[in-house]
Amino acid sequence: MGRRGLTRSEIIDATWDLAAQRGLAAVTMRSVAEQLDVTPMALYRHIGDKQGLLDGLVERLHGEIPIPDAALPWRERLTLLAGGIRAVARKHPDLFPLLFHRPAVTPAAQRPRETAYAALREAGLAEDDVVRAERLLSTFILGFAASEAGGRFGRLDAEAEYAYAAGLIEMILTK
Amino acid sequence: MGRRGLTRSEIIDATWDLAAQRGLAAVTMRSVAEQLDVTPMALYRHIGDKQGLLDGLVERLHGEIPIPDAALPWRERLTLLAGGIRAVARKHPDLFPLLFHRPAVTPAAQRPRETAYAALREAGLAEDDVVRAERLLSTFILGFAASEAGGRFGRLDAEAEYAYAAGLIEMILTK
DNA sequence: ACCTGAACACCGTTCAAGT
DNA sequence: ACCTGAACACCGTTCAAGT
Repeated sequence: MGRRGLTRSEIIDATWDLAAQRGLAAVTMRSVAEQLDVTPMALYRHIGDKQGLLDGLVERLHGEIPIPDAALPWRERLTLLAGGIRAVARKHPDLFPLLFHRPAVTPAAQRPRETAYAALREAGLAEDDVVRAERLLSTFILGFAASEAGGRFGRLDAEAEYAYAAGLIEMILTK
Repeated sequence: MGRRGLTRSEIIDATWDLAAQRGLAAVTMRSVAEQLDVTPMALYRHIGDKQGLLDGLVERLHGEIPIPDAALPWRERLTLLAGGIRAVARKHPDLFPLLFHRPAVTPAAQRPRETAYAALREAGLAEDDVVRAERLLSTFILGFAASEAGGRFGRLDAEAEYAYAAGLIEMILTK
């Protein structure tokens, strides 16, 4: 005990490790503080309250989404992006629903979005449609990934469903 | 105190009222028990554990979705169904994300789904496509409603986004 | 400015006991 | 069979105090 120089990013690091290893339920002010060898109250100055801890997790979650190589064809970039988001959902099923609870305006959230914008522009969409289509795609992918990771799909074949959806989206983008 | 003849549905009723009036955070074993004038431990025999309480809320949430008149044209039925789901999300923003966490296999979940099936059949889809399209639509609507109610869309115009999505879906269904 | 110690008002759940 | 009482092992957060 008695540490000094605690920083926000150090706290969020510890929070992320705890969540990744022992699940969201294991993330408490007390457990995070213990991991950092400080008292729970030491956290408040740096992260506000527990919601601040969760906001940090949302940032990290966005940062986990792999950004596909810009040299690849746009279709492949979109497919890889969607696949990456599903993979994040499967790896962090309990954290993933947090993405619905905050506007995706942080820098970490911007990178996947800009990647999608660029791909949709290359696909030939008008600038207005690019923004709308990105929201449609991200909403669908988020809903799909959350359904899959959360168990809403039950025992059914998510892969076949995903292929069907991808086919229709492909049709829209190349109409 | 000292009540007898406690039933599951009575417990879920009290849970729903509490959640609707004071939010999901106010739903605790203790607060539900207090509302029913029993001790918290009396609930366990009837609902299992706290997850059982939440499962009850998911049922009620499905039951809140208004079922459109079967005599209406299929397009209108789908539009009304989607609008009804969004309305439920807006009315119960904190409860709504619970829908992602359980397979939608309860009787209450079946009614909206059967309504969508019937409309999609009338739209002329093959039986296999009816099932897949329903999942696509429900996933999108759920993701959209959760984004809107949870705040992921931030200050942007959800209505314009919804209209854009509806237009594309319309295009798919009548391709 | 930054961290601690003690306290407050809560949680879900188990277990033995009562009727 | 059904409910209670007491207890256990936790929570987030406030507030005054220390350095």
